[in-house]
Amino acid sequence: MNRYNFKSVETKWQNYWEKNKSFKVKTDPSKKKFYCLEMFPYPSGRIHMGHVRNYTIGDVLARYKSLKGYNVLHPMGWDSFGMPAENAAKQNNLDPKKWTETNIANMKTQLKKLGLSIDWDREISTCNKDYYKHQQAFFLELFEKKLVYRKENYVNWDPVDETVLANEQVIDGKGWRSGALVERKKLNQWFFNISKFSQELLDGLKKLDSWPNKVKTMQKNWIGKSFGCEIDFKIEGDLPIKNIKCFTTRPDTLFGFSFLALSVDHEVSKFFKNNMDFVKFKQECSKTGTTEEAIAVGEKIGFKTNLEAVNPLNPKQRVPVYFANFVLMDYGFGAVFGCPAHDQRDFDFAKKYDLEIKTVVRPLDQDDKFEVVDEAYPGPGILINSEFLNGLTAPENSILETIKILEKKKLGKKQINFRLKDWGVSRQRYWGCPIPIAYDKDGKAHPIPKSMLPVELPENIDLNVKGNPLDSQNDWRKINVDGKNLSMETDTLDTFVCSSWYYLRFCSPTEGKYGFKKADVDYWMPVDQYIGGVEHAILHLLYSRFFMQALSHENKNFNILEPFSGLFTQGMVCHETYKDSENNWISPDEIENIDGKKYLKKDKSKLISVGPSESMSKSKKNTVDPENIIANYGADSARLFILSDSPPEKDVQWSEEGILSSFKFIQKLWKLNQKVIDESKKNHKKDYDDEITKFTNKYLKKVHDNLESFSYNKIIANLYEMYSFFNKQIEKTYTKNTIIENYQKILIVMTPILPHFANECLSILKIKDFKWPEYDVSMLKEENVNIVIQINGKKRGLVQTKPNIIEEKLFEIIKNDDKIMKHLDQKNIKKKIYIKDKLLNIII
RNA sequence: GGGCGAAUGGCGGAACUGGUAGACGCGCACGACUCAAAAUCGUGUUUCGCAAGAAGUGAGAGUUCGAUUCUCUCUUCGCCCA
Repeated sequence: MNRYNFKSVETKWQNYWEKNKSFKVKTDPSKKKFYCLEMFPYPSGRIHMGHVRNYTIGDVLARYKSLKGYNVLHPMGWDSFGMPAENAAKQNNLDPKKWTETNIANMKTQLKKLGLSIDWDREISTCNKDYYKHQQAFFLELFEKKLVYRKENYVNWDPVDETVLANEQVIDGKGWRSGALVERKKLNQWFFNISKFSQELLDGLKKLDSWPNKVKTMQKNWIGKSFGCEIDFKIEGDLPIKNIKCFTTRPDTLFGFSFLALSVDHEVSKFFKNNMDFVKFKQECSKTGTTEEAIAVGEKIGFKTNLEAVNPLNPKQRVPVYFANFVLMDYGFGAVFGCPAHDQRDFDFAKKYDLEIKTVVRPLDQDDKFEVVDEAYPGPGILINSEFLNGLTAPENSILETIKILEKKKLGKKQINFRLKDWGVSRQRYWGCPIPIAYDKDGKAHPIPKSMLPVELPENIDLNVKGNPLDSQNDWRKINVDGKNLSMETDTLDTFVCSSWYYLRFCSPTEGKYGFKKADVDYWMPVDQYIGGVEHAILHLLYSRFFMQALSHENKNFNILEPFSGLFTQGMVCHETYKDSENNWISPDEIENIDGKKYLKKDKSKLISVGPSESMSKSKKNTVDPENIIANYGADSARLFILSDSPPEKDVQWSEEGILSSFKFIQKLWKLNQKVIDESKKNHKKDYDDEITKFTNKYLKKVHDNLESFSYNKIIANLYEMYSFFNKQIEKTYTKNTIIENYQKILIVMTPILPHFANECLSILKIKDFKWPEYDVSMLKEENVNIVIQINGKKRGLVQTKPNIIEEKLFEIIKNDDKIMKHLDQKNIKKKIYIKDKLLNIII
């Protein structure tokens, strides 16, 4: 018996699929469609295990749906703009375009070796001008709809990468890529007006039934709708300011008001620009950074003005006005009222500057003498010390009542506030999509006419300059629009813009006039199943949802509000970590396993200490190269193992033992295949094997159910069960028809998991043009049922009978069972609970 | 600090809407084949106990005839936001 040669079989099928364009699809409204999309990769040069997992999960689904008769769109492309290319090009004196193209070619070869059912004719790359040309057109479309605008704004400036970062790209006050401390800087930036759709994006979440709740919650929190009140505070003092507006979610705590805090960028600050103490204070504040996190963690500091604010509900009360570092200009109006007793931040501030702390809410289990002492009490309760508000239930009722009173007195009004900010899309970088805008001498922005698109990136330019390399491209910057000499915008678009609409492009990848064809998009969209990492739960997914809202806005021809009807977020791939005696990380490749202990390969005397399994990362050297795995064990083994050990949504632990056992299992399946072929040639006496048919039908149901619920790990368990059963059953007698009939169904449902192996076996059996085999419900019925006998809820026995047995008859059977009767022991039976065909519980 | 989630053998994980806990795999042990090893095949494997049996799903309570599953409190861990 020959061994299964995965190398020749996998190459054979990959060539076959490529030659026959087996996965090429067309828009065809007569067929039901299924759009299966995995998040496209950044072309870093090599695929990693995370890709293997992501694309294997998607491929299983795509192949399954295809067998089920769907017209399946399963495309692949490259998120190919972005800083790694620019940085790599800088370091190695290369052209980012060439670097990217080489990487794409390498990764494409690697991905093909996984045996993915991808329509490669639809391949797209976002750095290709045929792609970004349409993106520029979309930008102009949004510009016309006034959904794009330019404003001067404080930004998070990464001094190492010399670029602007979005709030979400700032982690622990540092740039997400460079790790440099982020500074505050004022710059002119282009913005997408995502906040215009805050409510729509929030409402849309409710309809996304097939999204993980976790992701929906994260987006909901990110959008951050809060309900509150705009209050106009009267100001007294020797400056020409009469009022300051502020937003609060807790107007009901107004009687606990003890200071008003302003952002250092608040317009009142203009009166202090010559005050050296204030300038110093402002500088101090800028060190804290702009992130909400930095503000929450950092010390709360303030600068006292000579102004006083009047409490609108208690006009006798005057409180000091401060500038404070914890107030952000872009939240509310850059002003908050401080109520120290019921907000920890205000509490800390009040303690520091010795301000009054007046308790105005008591917890439900406390009386009116309750007083805030050591920390603020932000929880629910009853209002106290608040004159006419006393007794109201906080927060809901008291907030509503207070707003009513303030509105009546014309001191404030109800307001909805969103945390979601507009999306800054300008990046001071070369390797990105040029913004199709040019400026005249006065700095006025003019859109580039659509007929002049694309605005192409200049090639072969010097990247080793400070700041944005495009700034020094004087020839490129000169542009003549309608006879006017203008100067090109040199900022490029955030790469998240590229990935916000790529799924539309896959529908019409070669369309020249517009980003997509209406007929294609009408047919394929929305994406039925989107699969990717949970790390994109907020940014990419929210931006994509916004992009659909923006394109649909005031558009008769396009009305897709949600791009992804189904979302699945897969877990990470982890691996044990290793260290040598000097505490250096050691890669799994450098380790040899001797007698169950792990040693350094180079020096076998050196024992390696094994650390916990963590997500694969280069810094911990616990990565495994998919290319080596495929070369040593084959793509089917890699696919089998990556699916087998954990549910797809959870982290999976990669291990040598695991991949080896998957490899061995395929060899076993191959032997089984040989046995089936041999057996089928013989003549057997028995003409029908009921057991094998029943098993197969049950198996088909399990696999079907598990495929539908993304329980891919259980499909592998089912596969192992199938192997043991068939391997035993084959020793018995049956006709060749029964086994072949059932076995070929098994092979067909195996093709999504092990496409090369299963297709090879099917072709040996000369089976072509197969469909997904449906199970026969009548074959699922059991002839006998096992009924659990419990006494006082404890299992005491098991009775096998025909289904639908009545309780009395069952009890008769039990009477002959000594083991069970022993426990009854002549005692009085108080009660019997009988669940038909399942369980009898006898209470004594 | 807030939100969400998780906790089941030595390990990864099963258990449909409350009804036989531990499927399947890894690891381990023993056996077969072999001069031997690898590979392969077979058997066993929650714990305690010779056994009968008892205990057992992070801890503690509750609901129930019956709880891994539902409710509450707590602990630990993870992720996200701060």
